Amino acid sequence: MQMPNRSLAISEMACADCPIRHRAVCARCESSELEKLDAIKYYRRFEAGQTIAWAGDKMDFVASVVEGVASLTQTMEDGRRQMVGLLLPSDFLGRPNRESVTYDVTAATDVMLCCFRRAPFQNLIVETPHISQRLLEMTLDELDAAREWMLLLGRKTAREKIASFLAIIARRDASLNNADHSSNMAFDLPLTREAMADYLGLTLETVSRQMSALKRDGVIELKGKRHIIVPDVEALMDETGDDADGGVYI
Amino acid sequence: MQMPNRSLAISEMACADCPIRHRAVCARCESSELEKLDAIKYYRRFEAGQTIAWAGDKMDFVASVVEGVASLTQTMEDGRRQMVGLLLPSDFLGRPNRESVTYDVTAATDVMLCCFRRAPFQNLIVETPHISQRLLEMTLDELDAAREWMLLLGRKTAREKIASFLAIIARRDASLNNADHSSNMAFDLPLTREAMADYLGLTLETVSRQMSALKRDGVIELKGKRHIIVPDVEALMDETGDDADGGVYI
DNA sequence: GACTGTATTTGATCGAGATCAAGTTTCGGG
DNA sequence: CCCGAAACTTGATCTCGATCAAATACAGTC
Repeated sequence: MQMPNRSLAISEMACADCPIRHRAVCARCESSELEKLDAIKYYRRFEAGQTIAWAGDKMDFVASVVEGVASLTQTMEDGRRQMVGLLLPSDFLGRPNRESVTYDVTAATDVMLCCFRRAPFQNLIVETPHISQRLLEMTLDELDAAREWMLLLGRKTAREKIASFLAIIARRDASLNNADHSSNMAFDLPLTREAMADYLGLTLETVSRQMSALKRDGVIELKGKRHIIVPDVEALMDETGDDADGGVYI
Repeated sequence: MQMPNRSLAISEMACADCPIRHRAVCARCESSELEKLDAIKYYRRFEAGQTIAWAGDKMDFVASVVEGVASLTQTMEDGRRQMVGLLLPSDFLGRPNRESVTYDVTAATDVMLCCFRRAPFQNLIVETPHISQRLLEMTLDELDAAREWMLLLGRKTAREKIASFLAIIARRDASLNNADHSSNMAFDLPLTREAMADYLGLTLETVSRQMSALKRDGVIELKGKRHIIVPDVEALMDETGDDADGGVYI
């Protein structure tokens, strides 16, 4: 328990002070609309590794990710696993008008959720165009991301998959901290090698080998196992297999 | 030009007579709302193999697929291709509030689109909750489908991929023709072996080999290259790798 | 009904990534 | 400081699907 005060602070936070105020499902809300959301919201913290919900569970809330990273994972009968969603701060969790969860939801790092009770949230969607419009926009963005991900899973080599993943994390990280990512940059990996393998449709051994190869080739540097330094962002981008302009959006 | 009359008939069709009236983006509209849609709609036909739009093109309409099958495909610089969307009748094409197309859109079979001019359609979304709510629902369904697809691409074997694809087409086909799919069923493949390969993240040779293998093993029968007979739907489902209850929805 | 181009099947071989199997690093707790 | 468990790396080998290469089926056309 290193930061009880911070945790307490967040659980009493006003929407106006929220770090994801202008990116999450509430982004377009006016103050009167925020008040309605405020009335049905509560914060909830999960520790790294903890399961937030199992596929098939009823979940009586939907939520925005405030801090940390959560994953959506599908598991086949024989244990093969594929991650199908990676939720970063401001991303939305849960499907309105569907009680039960379709995928296993896991906290990849410590996670803080801003939860909305399901029933009143569904009413708000109907009443509040600013919420439903934003939700549509976010869902369309997620669909675009899913389609980039499909290209990665279906056609990229292991090396390209790793480089693409690092580029995605680097980009999201930079946009959260609005750092400039002109040439070099650094960030922490939010996933274990195993979770990266589940994301990329690889085995953890292959992930490890390709990370080592990128390091050997000077594309990345490692401080510890999780901290990545990218000395030349261009060089990383060249490894992703995407065309020069990225092809992907933030 | 085998059916000019039919084509003409459709291009003058009233929404009330439309085969996708109760499944498409207009599903929840009342008659007054349909009139507004009717005022901005026009039908457009594309032949099998024709490109509807190239990635990067401006597209001045969005549309519902009325008949036929269209695909969304991404291509890498070196020519590797991955299908990322397969649009069947009632599916929606185009992203509101985005002028340009993100993926190559191709008619896999002869396709009839019900097109809506972009600008007035965007206004309708804002004014007409029945449209935007339906659009959100359809987008969420597509996201679910994309996530099933990601599991397929990332973790399934070639044989499981083929069986899963056949099951998806069979299911959609049955739900369109509301046929019972209790035990046996039959349908036409809407894709070439090459397009199936692009869908499944395989080569066309592997697709062909696995089709032959499923035929040899009695899981499917072939009449010509494209007509599939499934003597035992259970047996096909067993080959998909999904759990008994399907795991997927319609 | 032979001719041409496209779609498909089948065969032979290769290689990227999986699998099996040890090591090594890291880190919290005694 | 040592221990044990988890996370990660590295090595050896195998396998499924890719690749290279023909052969075959088929639809439209003259």
